[in-house]
This record gives sequence, structure tokens and C-alpha cells, in this order.
Amino acid sequence: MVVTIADVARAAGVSPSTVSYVLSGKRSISEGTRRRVERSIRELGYHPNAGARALASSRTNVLALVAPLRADVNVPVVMQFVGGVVTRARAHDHDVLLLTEDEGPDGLRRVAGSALADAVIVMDVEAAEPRLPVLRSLPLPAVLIGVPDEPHGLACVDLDFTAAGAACVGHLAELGHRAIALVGPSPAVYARGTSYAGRFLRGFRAAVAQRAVRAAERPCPPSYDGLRACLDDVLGQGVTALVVHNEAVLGPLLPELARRGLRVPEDISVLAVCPADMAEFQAVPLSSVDIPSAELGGLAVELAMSAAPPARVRLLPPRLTSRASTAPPRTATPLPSS
Amino acid sequence: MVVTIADVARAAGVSPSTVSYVLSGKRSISEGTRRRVERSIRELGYHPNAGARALASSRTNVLALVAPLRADVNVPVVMQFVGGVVTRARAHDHDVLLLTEDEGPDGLRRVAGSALADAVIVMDVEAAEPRLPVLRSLPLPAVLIGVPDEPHGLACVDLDFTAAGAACVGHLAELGHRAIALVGPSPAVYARGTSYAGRFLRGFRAAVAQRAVRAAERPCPPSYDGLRACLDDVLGQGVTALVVHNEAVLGPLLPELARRGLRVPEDISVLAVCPADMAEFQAVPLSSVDIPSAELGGLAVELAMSAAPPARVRLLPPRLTSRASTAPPRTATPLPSS
DNA sequence: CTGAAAGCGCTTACAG
DNA sequence: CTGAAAGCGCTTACAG
Repeated sequence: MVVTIADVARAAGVSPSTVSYVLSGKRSISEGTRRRVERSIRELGYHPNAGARALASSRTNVLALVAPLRADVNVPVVMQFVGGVVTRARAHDHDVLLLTEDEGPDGLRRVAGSALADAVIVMDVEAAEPRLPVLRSLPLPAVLIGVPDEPHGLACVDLDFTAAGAACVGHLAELGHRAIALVGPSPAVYARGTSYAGRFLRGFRAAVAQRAVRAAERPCPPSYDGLRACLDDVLGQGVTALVVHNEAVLGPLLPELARRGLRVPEDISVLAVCPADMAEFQAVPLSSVDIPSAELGGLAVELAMSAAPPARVRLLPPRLTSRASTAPPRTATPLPSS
Repeated sequence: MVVTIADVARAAGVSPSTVSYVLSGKRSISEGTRRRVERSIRELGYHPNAGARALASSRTNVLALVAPLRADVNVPVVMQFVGGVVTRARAHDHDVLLLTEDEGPDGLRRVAGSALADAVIVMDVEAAEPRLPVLRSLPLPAVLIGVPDEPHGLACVDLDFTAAGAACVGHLAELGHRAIALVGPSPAVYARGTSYAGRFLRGFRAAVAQRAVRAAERPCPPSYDGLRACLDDVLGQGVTALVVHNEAVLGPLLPELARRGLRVPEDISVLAVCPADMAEFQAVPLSSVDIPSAELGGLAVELAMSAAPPARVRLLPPRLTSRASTAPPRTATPLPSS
């Protein structure tokens, strides 16, 4: 019913092993036979049986990806990341097996034990990541997205959120802002100990301490009321610029500022940390530090492809793009006259 | 290095075939041996080799899912759907192989030819779906999410968007609204011929024709300016209620209405078509027709699990939840005094 | 209730 | 440059 390597061999008048070698390129084949074999493959529509191949070669050509499919994550970022992983994996002739975090460490053991994949990529890593021991003991390469507190022995990639936090402060300080506010991720993100939130905050604080800048910080729940309360607090402190590290509130933010009679960037500057397309989609195109999700996904695949990924933390430098939402503050003095 | 069925058999003092039968339950095993085998499996941490199992049994325990990983789809809906698929698949002891639409029909042929999966689920089906012929010729069960114009011979599941369109009109008409507007999906969605957009519109129009209701229709691009233009047009026609079938503009919608001095629902009613949690997240919780993505994903898996899924269109009835954003219109006459 | 053995479709030393 | 054959780790008739 389905075409096998024996069918192709028969059609091409060679042995099955020759067909196999044509496919793998692991030994030189005479021009003529190679062509006949390739022709037969094409004509018969032959695809090697994945199970048989995996069994014989101990390689599955499958990459396992553990993704957070919950609602409380940055959904577009996750999607772009997954897209980057699948695209790059296909470029390496690999497929992607999608796992949920629900299975926890056992899921990783199962995938490794069943020889379902050649490598595993784990998203949404927490600072105190509970899957670290399993990951280290796995007989296959693992790549983490995010940086746990103790990454020893594991390959990690991520945006350099520490540098991103500092870059945000730097950009605003150089424009002349002296009082800024960080509208941070949801309290739930901090509570979970998600690694990027803490790193961004650290970079932000360090840069604030280094410059003559005053800064307020507020986590912001992903709701309209949450945003409103957050702005009430923060704007009450007379800031002239907002750093928004929370994509969920990005949509309503500009309309809400407008409702308050604040023009961007004339009355207040806004600097976002989010995917580039999201920044461009706003009423006023936002200056932003890009979260290069698809690129990170591709990079993770590249690392996962090597038999032994370098057990070190690889951080992508942040790129800040100045768009229409940031400008020098209206007054030299940061505090509005009351 | 890795535990095989022979290791388990040796440890339990039985033959490999007995271990296999304990695992599959395909023949009765004496209480005692079963317990010894299960114990050995547990102690050794045995997981059957997926490739070997697939080769011997012609079943992979893998489901292929073709998902749209582009930016121009409803990202949260896709994520929830994928989550529903993975969760339900795991409940059936299956894993999910994630494919992009980029590969097109060839990707489906490849997966079937390589025996990578036992069934395939295809999301984001268009009215004139180009993958239909391949799907029909595939030697494995296929389930479509969405309803192409010619679904003959294929299993389809989706929300009944036609009924949803009608339900929206019905809800507003019963509240007393006589002039309503449909803020539709992005022009790109219509251009692609995505099946749900047309069906919703059909149901909407049919219900409008049946009732003493006047209706405006506008596709709405996923940008702030697009929304603004759309509202300019539609509000200019004196409508008292909005049906919003476009999650991308849901975030900025309420703030923008507020900016225009329109209170919801006092001055204007808003009825959304979107996932329930998204409706609840707004400044005013929105009355809505739920898009039950996760449930649809689960249903698709159930169908895909059967050797021959019923080749018919399965439509889930829409559920309209009345929240705070819909109310009777202020005046009995639909047109505001000018 | 259980075991010995064939066979699934490949890959890869081993031989020539 | 090519082929014959062993073997990967399971499942499942076939036997008893």
C-alpha cells in the first residue's frame, strides 16, 4: 500500500542499501545510479518510514518543544517563538513535537525514554526552575529559553533583559527625562518567578541608580481597572515617561492616556518592551525594545541541533528602536508646577 | 543505556511478548505476572521505544496539527485551540506534531508518507480550501476546523458562525435596537476567504432581513486608525448597537468609545464574538458569543481518534452570554435627533 | 495463561 | 562504486 525502500530499489534496479545511501549521502554514488534512484523516488512518491528510520539510526529527526499554552503568558510572543522554532526546525529537516507544561518533569522523561525526539527546547523558564535536575539528566540535548538562577550545565538563550532594562532608562535619560515609571508585568508573572521579569527590573534599577533619574515601579494586572489604578498611582508621582514592560496593557494604554488628556509624546513619553509589530500597531507608533521571539526560537533550534549545545547562557543584545512615542520632556524640571 | 522490553522481561522473569501484552492489555494475564511486570516497568523506568512500536504496529500515537502561525490570525484563539488539542491528545496517550501551513499540501503528503502520524487536524480552513484534494486522498483520518464550500467526504467541526451571526442580531433586536452595525474582521480575513467570516455575515444578514432592523457592515483593519475610521462611518449612521466580530480591535474599542463620550451600554450597546475570557477582561464586561476554542480542539481530537471520522460538518451551537455591555437603547426611535 | 519467532522498514558495518 | 545481511525494539499471529 505504501511505498518502501525496497520498491524504490526494485524500480531503480539497485539494492535497498544503495537507495539509503543516495538519501543520506553517506557514501559516494555513481552519477548514473544516483539519478535513476532519485527518479524512482520521485515517481513513486517515496518517503522513508519515520519509525523504521528512527529505530535503525537512533535519530528521530524530531525536536520536542515544551511551550506554555496557558492564558497568563504573552500569547503573541509565544506564538512567534513557536513559529520560529518550527520554521527553523523544518530547515534542518526536523519536525516539532509540541508538549505542554502540564506534564512537568515526567513529560520530559517520557519523551526521552520513548526516544520521541533528538533534543528538547523548554520555554517559560522560571528563576527557580523545578525541571532543572531532569533536564540535566536527560540523555538528549536541552535548550532553555530564559535564564534560571542556576543554569550550570545547561544551554540557555534569551533576550538580555537586564541590558534591556538599562537601555530603556538610558534612552529616556538621554532625552532629558528625570522622573520615569516602570509599568511592569502582571503580579502573577513576578509571583511565578518568571526569570525575565526579575532581570529586566534589575537592569532598570541599576541604570536608575547610575543616573540622576527618579523612578517609580508598578506591576500591572492585565485588566482595564488594573491599568487605570497603575496609571493613577504612577502619574500622581509626576513622571514624564513610562516604560511599559507588559504587552497585555499596551492596547488600552494609549487610549487611556488620551482620555486623561495626555498627548504622546508631547505630554508624556511611552517606551515599550514588546514585539516590533505590536509597537508599530498603536495609535502612536511606540518606541520600543524589540522582543525578537522568532529569532530566539530559531537560535534555540540551532543550539539544539548540535549534539552537545554549549552549556552557557547566550543573551541577545537588546535593540531599541526610536519611533514616535518618545521625545524630550516638556519642561526642564521634572515636576509639573502644582 | 536505555531500558528495552527485553530488560523488563528479564527482570520480571517472563518473555518480551508477555511484557508487551501487559502494556497493551490485548490478552489476559495472570494477576501475579502482571504485577511483577508492572513492578519491573516502574523500577526500571521503562518507556516503549516509539519508533519500534510504530514500525511493528503501524500506529504512531501521534496526531499532526497544521496550525496558522502567522501574525494575521486571532492569536489567542489559535493558542487556546492548540492547547485543547494537546490536552485531549494526551488524554488519549497521543502526542502532537506541529506543522505550519507553509509546507502546504506537500507537508501533508510528507507526514502521511513517512507515517509520522495517525491522523491530521487542519486549522484555518478557507472557503475555497486548496488542500482539500490532498486531504481526501490521504490514507489517514483528517479533521478540518472550519467549513469549506465543498466539504464532501471530510470531517469538519466549527462553531456555527451562521447561527452566531443570527443570535447577535436576535439579542439586540429583542432588546429593542433597530439600527445596528457589524464591525467585522479585517479585510485581509475576507480576502483570504476564511470560511467563518462569510458564514457569520450570512447569518447576520439573514436575521437582519427577517427583523425590523437596519444594519451597517464594515470590515475593520487591526489598527487604531482603522478602528477609528470604522467607528466614524458606522456611528455616523446613527446605530445604537455594535456587533464586534474582530478581537484585534476589542482592546482599544471601549476606550475609543469613551473618548467619544459614549457610555456602554447607556449610549451604545456592544456585543462581541470572542473567547469568553477576553470578553470579561474589558473595562465593561462584554456581552458576547463565545468562541470555544479549546472545546473545538478537543472535539477535533475525538473525531480524529476514530479510524474513520464521520464525513460530515459538525457545528457547535453558539452560546450568547449577556454581560454588562448590552441594554435596551436609550430611545424608542433608533435615530438620534440631529 | 504464556513463549518462540517472524516481521515491520530502515541503516550501517562488513565484504568485495 | 555497490550488495547481502545483521540488527534496531517492538507487536502479533502461531503454538501449546
